[in-house]
Amino acid sequence: MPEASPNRPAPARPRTPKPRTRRGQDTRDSLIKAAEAVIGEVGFAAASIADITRRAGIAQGTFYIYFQSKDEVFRELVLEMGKLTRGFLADAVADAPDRLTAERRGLRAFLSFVAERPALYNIVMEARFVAPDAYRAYYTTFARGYAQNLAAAAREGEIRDGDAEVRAWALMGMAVTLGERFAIWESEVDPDALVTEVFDMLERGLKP
Amino acid sequence: MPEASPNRPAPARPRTPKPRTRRGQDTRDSLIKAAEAVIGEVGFAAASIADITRRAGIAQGTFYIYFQSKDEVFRELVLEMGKLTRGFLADAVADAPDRLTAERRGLRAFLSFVAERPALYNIVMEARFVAPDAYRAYYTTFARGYAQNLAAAAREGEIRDGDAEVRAWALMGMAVTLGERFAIWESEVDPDALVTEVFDMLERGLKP
DNA sequence: CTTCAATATGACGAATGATTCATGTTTCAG
DNA sequence: CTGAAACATGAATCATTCGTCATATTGAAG
Repeated sequence: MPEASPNRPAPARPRTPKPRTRRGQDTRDSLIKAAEAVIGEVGFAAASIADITRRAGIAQGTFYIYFQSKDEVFRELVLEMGKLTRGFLADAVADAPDRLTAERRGLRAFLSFVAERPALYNIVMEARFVAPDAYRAYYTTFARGYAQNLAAAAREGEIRDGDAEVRAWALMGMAVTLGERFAIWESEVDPDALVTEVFDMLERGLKP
Repeated sequence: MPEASPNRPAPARPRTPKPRTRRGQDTRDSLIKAAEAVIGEVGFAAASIADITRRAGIAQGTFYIYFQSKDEVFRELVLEMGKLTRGFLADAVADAPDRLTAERRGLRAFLSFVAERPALYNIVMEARFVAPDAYRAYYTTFARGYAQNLAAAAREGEIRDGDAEVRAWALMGMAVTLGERFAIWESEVDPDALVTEVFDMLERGLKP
């Protein structure tokens, strides 16, 4: 590894073309699914292409018909995770009467999501080291939407004024860590109680 | 990798003995320092023993006099990071008049620390994948102290009652993510303003 | 000034695992 | 039905790097 570039300058990805056949699409799907399982369980470094193709029930070489490298599947997975999470949260929050309720439901939904797909969650976390740009994009995209919602709510007078971006990152950070601690590690704490507790602090503050 | 064990059951570490000589201690120190720099910059996987020893100005084989494996230096680094951070924060918070002030100063200090030693911070984050037990120990130790402080403050009436453990993890999560976003990535936001903003939310709550 | 344990060296053995490739097989448009 | 494009195969390639070892060197106790 002569040049380990921390800031890879837009890898100029030529993009493996999409499958042109039903069969091809199916194979690709199997690979993605297997990759999620394997990489999510044992981590990127420990997951070999052989592991992935074996799990998918497919020959090794076939992998390279659909992805240029191990890196590329990984990125694909991060992208997918982004879409899934955003969709899931959007649904959970869709008909909330106000922003604070929406936030509460959002956190609750996030915890459920993490508990149900720990593998995908691990992949996003590991992206910080395997695909920093994808990782950043994931959180930045999230934060943007989050901040917009908070700003709008402040405008409506639903919450006090304040820096929406800072708040967005602070809230996201809470969610991420709480998810890891109470949804992935074993937890004695009931998720609903957890959310209630957190929002007591967030809504009313810590001051007596 | 036949068995990729997510839960390694206490690796039965025979422990490389400490150096018996001044020279040995110096060499070990060089290696630790080099390892922090290299691993922190390029990540665990990309960092080779050769990179580390080269940076330390020492022969490859010498590495194995002081560490049994790449994993072992890494663990050492996580441990060190834990001690450093706790010491730094303890100092920063030492003579705060009350808990809320202490929290504020703690966050501010944490942001400075991260900004000054991003490599160490990266290592702790990566520990989630390289040395899960060390990672967990790091955060659990932190959270315990944090929760005790919060519980005490609640008892004193300095803050409202509430689940100290949940609060501790929520606050830690905020700090971690804010550190990454505003202290490691480029930031337009002034750290002091950031802290003020966050504590406005934490102390008074979001409700209008 | 010996002597031996501690420390240092760097070339090398061995394993690993990503990626390629030459060779089939399947699909589907026409 | 047919042939070209897609797709599939898995053995072979190839670069990388961990960790070992046989061989020095150092330094301090006696």
